[in-house]
Amino acid sequence: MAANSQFAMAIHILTMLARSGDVNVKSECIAASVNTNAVVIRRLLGQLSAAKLVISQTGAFGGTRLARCPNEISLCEIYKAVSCGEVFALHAKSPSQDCPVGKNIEAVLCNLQKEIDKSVGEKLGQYNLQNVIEQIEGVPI
Amino acid sequence: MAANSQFAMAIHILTMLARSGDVNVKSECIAASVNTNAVVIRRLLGQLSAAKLVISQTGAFGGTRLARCPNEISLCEIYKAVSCGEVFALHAKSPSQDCPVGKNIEAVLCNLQKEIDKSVGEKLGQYNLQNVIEQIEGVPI
DNA sequence: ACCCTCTGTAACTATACTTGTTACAGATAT
DNA sequence: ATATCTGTAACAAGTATAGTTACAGAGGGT
Repeated sequence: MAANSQFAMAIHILTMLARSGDVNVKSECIAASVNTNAVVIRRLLGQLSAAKLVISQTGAFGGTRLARCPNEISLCEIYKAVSCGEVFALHAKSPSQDCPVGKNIEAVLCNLQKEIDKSVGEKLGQYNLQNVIEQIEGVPI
Repeated sequence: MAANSQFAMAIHILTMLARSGDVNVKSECIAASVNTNAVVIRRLLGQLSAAKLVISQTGAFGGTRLARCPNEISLCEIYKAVSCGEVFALHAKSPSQDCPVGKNIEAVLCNLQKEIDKSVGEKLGQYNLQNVIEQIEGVPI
């Protein structure tokens, strides 16, 4: 279970919140749908809250609701909120500076990485939470 | 060191091979430039060889060389060859089938995943190994 | 004032993936 | 034959995600 599924879970969470409107949803309730532990959900909600995508209330009858309308929350924002990291990683150790390729490859790869990340961001920016809800509801239950 | 840097290493390796033309390059030589162990390089070369991007020779004076011209090897092919997996993962455990969202979210996420992967592939397909070499050589050493 | 409920968070464990390393069989040119 | 190099198995180490327990603190209801 090392593969990062936080983005997928975040979309799941936000979709549930969107369908509940202004009603606070409890982490236990989301956890049951996602099929995981409530603490895992609360950790993610913490990141989404920091990104101002959701609003949480502590105490009795507390819970979480969306901070904005579903059509004002792009998937790109969600992706950045849960910081899934880059599409590919650079070398952990620096390449040899004695080799012409090693000396210059990092800059090239770094630029490529930025370009790919930008491309992913733009693609995700084409969709918002409302689109996800429509797809969910479009499928007959 | 859990972040996957195989794609970055693969580009590094292939760039070195490209600059050596028809001369076989030893895994030890590449390992020195990448700053890692030769076995790590040979494992990657195995994947690149399976994808028919390189040709390896065993025995004395063996080594590896490119199977094609650098301008005929797109970065997309390299990415697929080292199978870095998807940009984001789905839930490890299936969501609850009793919840309308849980029941349908997987299909939605799966489509999204495919679309993002396609987008990354198209972006990477805009570049080939020759472009990387030009960038490397464009930088004064 | 007290209780009950829910979030936020720390701490620890389990699991899995990537990378590093050693070792050795097999191929091949000299 | 011998030296050299690849291919690959096997294992260790490091690290990230996810699961779990526990508890402090917030806040509405009685």
